[in-house]
Amino acid sequence: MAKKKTTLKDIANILNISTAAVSKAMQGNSRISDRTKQAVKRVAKELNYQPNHLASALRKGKSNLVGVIVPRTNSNFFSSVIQSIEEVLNKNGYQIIITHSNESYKKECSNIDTLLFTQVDGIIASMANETVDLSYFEKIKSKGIPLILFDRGENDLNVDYIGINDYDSSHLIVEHLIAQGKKRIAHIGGYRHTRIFNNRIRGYIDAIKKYNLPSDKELLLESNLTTEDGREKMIQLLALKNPPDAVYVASDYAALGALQVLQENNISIPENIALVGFGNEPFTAMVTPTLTTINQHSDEIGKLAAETFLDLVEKTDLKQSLNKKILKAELIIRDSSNILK
Amino acid sequence: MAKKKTTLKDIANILNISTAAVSKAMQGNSRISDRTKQAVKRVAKELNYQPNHLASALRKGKSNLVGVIVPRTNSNFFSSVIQSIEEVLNKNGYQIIITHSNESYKKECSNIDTLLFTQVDGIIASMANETVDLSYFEKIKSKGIPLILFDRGENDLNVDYIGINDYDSSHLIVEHLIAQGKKRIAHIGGYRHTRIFNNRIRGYIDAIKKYNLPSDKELLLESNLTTEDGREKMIQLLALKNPPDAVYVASDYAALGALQVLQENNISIPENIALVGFGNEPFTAMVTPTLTTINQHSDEIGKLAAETFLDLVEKTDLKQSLNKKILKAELIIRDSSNILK
DNA sequence: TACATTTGGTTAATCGATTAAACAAATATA
DNA sequence: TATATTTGTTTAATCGATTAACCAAATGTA
Repeated sequence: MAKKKTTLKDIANILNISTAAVSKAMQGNSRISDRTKQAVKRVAKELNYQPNHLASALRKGKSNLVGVIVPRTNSNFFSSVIQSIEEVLNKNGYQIIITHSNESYKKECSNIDTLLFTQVDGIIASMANETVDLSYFEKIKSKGIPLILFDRGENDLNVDYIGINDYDSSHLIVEHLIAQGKKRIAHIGGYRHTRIFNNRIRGYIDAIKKYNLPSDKELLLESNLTTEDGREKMIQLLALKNPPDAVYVASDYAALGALQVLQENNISIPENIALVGFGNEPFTAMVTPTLTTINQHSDEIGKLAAETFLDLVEKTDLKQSLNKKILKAELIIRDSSNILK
Repeated sequence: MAKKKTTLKDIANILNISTAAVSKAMQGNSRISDRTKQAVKRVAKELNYQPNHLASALRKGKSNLVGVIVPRTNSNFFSSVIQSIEEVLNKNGYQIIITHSNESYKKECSNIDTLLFTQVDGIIASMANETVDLSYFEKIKSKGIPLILFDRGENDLNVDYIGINDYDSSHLIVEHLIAQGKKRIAHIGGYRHTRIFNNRIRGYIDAIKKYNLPSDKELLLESNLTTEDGREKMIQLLALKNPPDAVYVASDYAALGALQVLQENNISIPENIALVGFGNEPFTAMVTPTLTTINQHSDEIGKLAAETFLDLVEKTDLKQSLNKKILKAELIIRDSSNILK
């Protein structure tokens, strides 16, 4: 009972014309008569014809598929970026294939293999936390396949990149906390090998120094920034002889963990310790107290990433200049750091 | 500078053997000498050979790709299901392609087209809220492609299905609320045309009747169950002459909206109004008060869905019995409904 | 009328990997 | 020695759609 799929040949046989004619009719070729075109369309519909993508992609050397790699899908930032990538690409005849690395380097490599294997026309990716070795990304480029990175990118890799200004974001945050009267600001950051986290850390350090605040080593912690990491690091900060009066966390998820710990210890927020997250995940507006955070303009990032891809495949002229687009971030001040309201 | 991709032919030319020999060597065919095999592997590595999936899939009529359609990716339930599907399928040589319908029927249809177009070997899907017309899913079956539905499925459609017992879950919840002394229980549900929401509603109604509680029409509301919907419906419930003393919301996201409204109105939870969600999203353990909810066993659902797919493609014998697996749900009692603690 | 152009197709090669069938050489068997 | 089997490989067809090259008939042009 396994129905065989209809092919161009089936249609050709029924109409007693060549498969070439059918193929051209489908594409609206001007050398095919309207009568034939209509007949082809009618029969195609009757037989529920669906073009075999494998065959046409093989022949044309173009799949019209774009691969997207994200560290996680259950983050609003990434799913929002994906949505806007999809919107732009769909309009231009491309479909996207989403894969997620789950923050694992090994998984990321296997994702890249899957996508290359599927003969995607390009890859738009944000790197896993774990990723240090970039040779797998080089592999993409060495195949001549367009690669665009966003958010978690790398300076070293010579590819197009879309992100926000992480360094400046840290300045915004530190300055805001200082304006609230805070004097001992800690930072729960990501690992430095990831460019964005390194930039946030550099921004934090430079801002702290600029305003002559204490920059004790114990106030700067690195982690994977999961909610659990946020809990751990916050506990660590509370255990200090001289704990901070404000904590800037480089991810909303980790900030959530930190928030829980503060509440469990009955520490008043923001009076006793102010808290700032990063990413403007929806839950930051929902927790009590609402969480101050940074809006990363996910829609814009997705849109730009997709457009950059289209630029790359459209213009074949070799002297394409590298695109590094850095968006300005926006500080959203909420209750967790707003003393003066 | 666009590097041409290496093909079997390139390797064959270098070694002065036929492409057939190379192909067989790659597959470890016993009729190819070890010497040739080693030579092929060496050259393949040197040239950074990557098999052309389009070609082999076209020839073999099998892509080893499985499509997954979820309503949203930024829900922990769905991303967790995806992860466990992936785990099982990867082990068996399949890769998955994730698409999301964003709860839109139109998008869902286009996803199905994309996946069929990509020649996936099977589709595992959870339907969009909007979906009423099932003809598009019939299309999958009519192509002879295995289809497995999970969570949001349909009884009418004659396909394999994995889900939890929604009807019983409603009973668990209502009984728990009654045990807390609640007497006027409202339900913010999904639309009835979706089977799971219909089952939750039926369960709610039957349980209410069973214990002789008031079953006013105004206490039963249907919506899309977004956070915003939750807010709206909660406001509606509060505006009643005789508001409920407990609200059972068929989704954690909508429950979150309801929670916000209750807090904004300084209504004490659970004393004044108890609140129960559905899905055990991570944030339910993070909000204040923590939210009572239903654990849907996402890992198990994903695992079973993947295994069902493997069963379907493995055994070609026609008399495959239909698999409908219904898991028992678990009530997780937290602060939002726990008066007696 | 004679030649050029347009119209509406057809033929055959091609994309890259796979595989059934064929085949020559080496080895085993009787 | 004669025949059968095994080993290692090649030849050629195939998956389905696309497309360059070709061709015959119809129409246009001088």
